[in-house]
Order: sequence, then C-alpha cells, then structure tokens
Amino acid sequence: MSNLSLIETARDFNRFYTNFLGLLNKAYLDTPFTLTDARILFEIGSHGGISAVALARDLQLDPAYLSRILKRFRAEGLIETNRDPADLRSQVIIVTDQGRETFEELGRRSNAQIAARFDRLATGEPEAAVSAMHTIRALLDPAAKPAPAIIRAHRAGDIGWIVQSQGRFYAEEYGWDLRFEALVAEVAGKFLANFDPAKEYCWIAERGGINVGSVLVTNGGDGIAKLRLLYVDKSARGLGLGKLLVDECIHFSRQKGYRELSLWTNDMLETARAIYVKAGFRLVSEERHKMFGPEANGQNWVLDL
Amino acid sequence: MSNLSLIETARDFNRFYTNFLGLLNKAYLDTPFTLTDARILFEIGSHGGISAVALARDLQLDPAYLSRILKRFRAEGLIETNRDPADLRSQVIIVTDQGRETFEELGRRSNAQIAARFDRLATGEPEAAVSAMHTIRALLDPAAKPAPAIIRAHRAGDIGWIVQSQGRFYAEEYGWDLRFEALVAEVAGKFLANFDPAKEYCWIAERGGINVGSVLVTNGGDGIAKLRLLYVDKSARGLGLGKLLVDECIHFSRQKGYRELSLWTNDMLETARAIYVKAGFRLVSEERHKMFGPEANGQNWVLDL
DNA sequence: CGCATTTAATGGACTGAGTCAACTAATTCG
DNA sequence: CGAATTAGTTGACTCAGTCCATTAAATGCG
Repeated sequence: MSNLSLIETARDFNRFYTNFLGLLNKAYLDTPFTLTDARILFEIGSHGGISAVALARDLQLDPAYLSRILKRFRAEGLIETNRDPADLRSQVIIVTDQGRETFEELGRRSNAQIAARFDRLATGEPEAAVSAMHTIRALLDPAAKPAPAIIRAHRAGDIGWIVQSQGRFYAEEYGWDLRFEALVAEVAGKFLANFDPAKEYCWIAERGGINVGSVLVTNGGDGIAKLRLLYVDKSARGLGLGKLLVDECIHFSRQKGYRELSLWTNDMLETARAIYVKAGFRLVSEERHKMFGPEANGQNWVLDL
Repeated sequence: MSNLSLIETARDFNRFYTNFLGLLNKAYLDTPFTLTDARILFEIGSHGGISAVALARDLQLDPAYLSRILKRFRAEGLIETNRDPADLRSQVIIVTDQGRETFEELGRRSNAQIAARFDRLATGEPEAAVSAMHTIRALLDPAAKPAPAIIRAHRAGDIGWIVQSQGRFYAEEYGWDLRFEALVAEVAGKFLANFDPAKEYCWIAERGGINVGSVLVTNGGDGIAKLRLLYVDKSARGLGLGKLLVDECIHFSRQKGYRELSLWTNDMLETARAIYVKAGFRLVSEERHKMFGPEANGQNWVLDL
C-alpha cells in the first residue's frame, strides 16, 4: 500500500493534466476534427497500413463508431481502404497524399501549441519537463517495454537504497519494526566501512536505471563466506533475478577460496528458501525469535563449496 | 524556439497520458457520475461555499451546462444552494452530508485506482513518478504553488533514504567516495539501533509524499547533543527547510535539558554554515582531512543552550 | 468434409453530454 | 436614473459515442 499523500499528489496532478490537455485539445476545434479524429488520423499516419480492429483496440474505440469515422475520412479523401488479401474480412487502411498533408498540418499545429507553451519557460526547463515525462511514462506505461535487468557492483547511494527498500518492505509486508531496518543499516554500513574487495562483494540488480535487487557476500572468517541481504523488489519478481544473485554469490565464494557459504533467513520468505534449496544449501538450525516484533522463524543455511 | 525532438516527445507523452487518464476516468462509469460530474463535486467538496460562476470559470464549463448539473445534484440531495446575501444574483453552493459522503467515496475509488497502479511499481518508483509529476506541474502550471513541506518523525525506510540521498549527493557533487556513505550508514544505523526517544530524535521533511530533508539529534553524553546528517534535497532548497530543521534540533535539545548542541560539517557547505551562524553556533575547531577522497575542511561548531 | 462458432466490419436506432441563444433578475457604472 | 453588465436559468438542438443486429469471411472441431 503506497503512501496516501503520494496518491493524493498523483490525483492532483491528474486533475491538473486533465485540464491542461483539455486546453490543448480545444485547439482541435479550430480544425474540423475532434480529438478522436485527430488521434485516429495520427495513428493511421504513423503506422501505415493498419487494420480497423487494431486501430479500435489501440485507441479503445467502439468498432461501429470507428467504422463511421473511417467512412467519413474515406469520403473526404483522407484515407483509402483495401481488403487485406490475407484476410478478406479485414481491411488495410492507408493515408492518401491529401490525408498525409492533413495529418502533418495537425502535427504542425500541435507542435506549435507545445512550442508556444515551452517558449514561455526558462532555458533548460523544457528539457526538465520532457525528462520528467519520460520518467512518468517509463513507470506508468506497461507498453513501454521493461528495460532488461543488469547486475553490477554497488556504487554511491546503493547501500542506502538497500537499507531503505528492505526497511520499508519488511515493515509493510510483515509488520517488522525499525529494529530490522537498524540491523540492515548496521550490516550494510559495516560492509561498506570494512569493504575488502578481495573477499567481499555487493551485487545490485538494476533495471532502466532503477535498483531492483541486491545481495552481499561478506567475510565471516574461518573460510566462511556469508550471503546477506538478498532482496528482489516486487516489481522485478519472477524474472529469476533472485537465483541469478545467489549464483553470483556462490560463484564468487568458490573463486575466492571460501570453504563454506552460510546465510540467515526467515521461513516466511518462501521464494528465497526455494532458491537456497535448489542451489544446494542445507538447513542446519532454526530458532523462533521476536527480534523485530512479530514472531518469526529464523533459519541458518549452509552450502559446502 | 524549442528543440523539435523535445516537442515531439512532449506530444508523445500527451498522447500517452490522454490514454492513461482515459483509462482511469472510465472508472467513473462504474458510478452514476461522469468525469465532469466528479470534477464539479470534487471542486465543491474541496472549496466549500463556492459560487457557480467561479466553478464554471475554474473548470472551464458552460454556465448553462453547469446550471443543469447543479440542478440535478440539488434534486439528488448532494448539494444545497443559498443566495449570496452579498450579491443576490449569486448563489453559495455547499455540499450536504450525503454529498460529502459521495464526494469522499469518489475520492476513495480514485485513490484505490492509483494505489493499484502504484502497487505494481518497485520501491521508490511511485516516489519517482510523483516527483516527476511535481516537476512537470511546476513548469507547466502557472498557478502551481509548490506543495507545502511537512516535518515529521522518521518511519520505516527513512533511515535508508538518508543514507542513500546523502551518499549519492556527496558523491555526485563533491566526488566523495563510498567511505562517506559508510559513515552515514554507521551514524544512521547506530541512531536507529540505540534509539532513545527521551534524548534523541529524527526529523524528516516531506513534500507531497517525497522525502526532501532530514536531520538527527543524538546523545553525545556529558549533556552534549549532537546535530547530525542535516540534508535538504536540491529540489527543495530555498524554502527555509534547513533552518526549520535546525530550529527543531535546537528546540528539542533545550527541552531535553542538554547544555550544548554540537555538530561537524565541512566548509564547502555554505548554505548550511549560514544557517548555523544565524542560529548562534560558533566555530570551535577546524581541520583539513581527506576522509572521503578529495581534500576538505572539517569544522566543529557548538551552540550553548 | 461440413457445421457451429468466432471475428471484422458496418448500418440502424438511440442516448445524453455539451453548446448556443434567449430571457430574468440583480448589480454596477456613468 | 437609465444603460450596460453579470449570475443564473431554460428551451432547442447537435453530434460524439454506445448498443444491438446483421453480413461475410475465417476458424475450429467432431
């Protein structure tokens, strides 16, 4: 459950942008086109040779309504439709030269409108606005293809991110109190303070510039490596990132000459446990505790390398 | 004249957001309200006692259309209208209890919808989206007054946020290495681990659901309070938040019976120094160091309480 | 293969959101 | 005071968008 004030702010923004777009779209009234007309013409103009169903699907329009609009466009000579030889029920819609002219004119007007808006801004401000638009779109547009995840070493801010994301996650999901975040901060802070690149490492999984997972290997002494703070964000579950991160740890620990890789976890973390089991870890001990408020079952797992 | 590709991107975003809002607004169809109805009800519900002209102006509606909608609302018992004693042509519109109930129900649905959208995002992503919305709005809405900042105690994730934001900021701005983030993690982690509410506190400045600043008071023993980790995010500078946070620390330290408030800072942080000077802190010592890579000038400041 | 089902496209019939013009009543301004 | 303006309302209308039924092609299944 997201913070309520975030949601309020988002609603507020939506109200604002509804108005803002409303104003922009009024401009279409200076042409004989409605907003829907313009959207359709734009869609046909960009993907040449689209079918009516596809159009209706993409723009969420009623097929009957769309059919009428296309008929009008055809009558006005803006588009041509031909039967699709591959499926004679379907038709292929293309813009005529005149249609392209109209389409481009609409584009020019729309551009001019935004340019007018941007012209009132200070140097650098349009860039800031557009960059913010990118951010929103990448986050809210499911069709904006999710960037592939990469795994890399930690850098500035990452350790803080680990503390924040896990602190928040365990609080929201399991009701753990701030003692848990304190523990994470201590573990992660010590890792950073005493970081020994020869024996230790931190992996961050990142997607489109946003951190989505992490794990540490720290030196426990006596040839024992410790896997700590494994975490994969909600948004990136099911991609096998957890397994990937654990595999990195195992590979690294072997390579650095450790004889054993151990970890501490809690039994309600079932996905994590499945990963450990599959990787060959064995459960060596278990104890109930209330370290972070609610009762939980702590477990120690070990993998012989 | 703005760069064309910026404009194209902005148009692209507008198309996307038109769709996005369209989807969200479909939900109003589950209620007997249209989007316009909902906007009107929202507007009346928020500013109690508004007049019809003001409403028509703010929402850019036809007065005739608005009049009819208000008539309907009146018939349904959602609002009451009384003549404005100051101008008998005008009327004062207020929501009835039932209207308020409806208004709040709409709000809850709208919230739930956005929450559902946000729930699919990663930790920090809703914040990123909302922060981008702020950016756009601040730039495009001439009437936008920035959301007021509030100051509150820390909760889950905040300590991690402190580590992350400062770790990243000092690395980007001054080239400090990870030893700095390690120090922050240690300080913040210890604060959380040994937190003594009777003598210590953490303040988080938040604006529209986004953390934008922080400061801690920790117990240094011997009647000395320590002000630590003062930070105000770039996006919220110039609002006096730094001063506000420091004032909180001073007030708290006095109230808890400390005799002295001390802090350590570096001299390139000029805004912070100005705040300390103004608050009455005096510089007691100074030493050059390379604790975090680049050479810097560490300073100890003290305020007698 | 043939029959039932699904899908693309369209026309008929309708609804209701939003617009425009005309009017009343109160207010302001010269 | 009278002319012009403003707040609000009603009547008459338009047209964007929806729902249902129909045709023709395609697909699925025994």
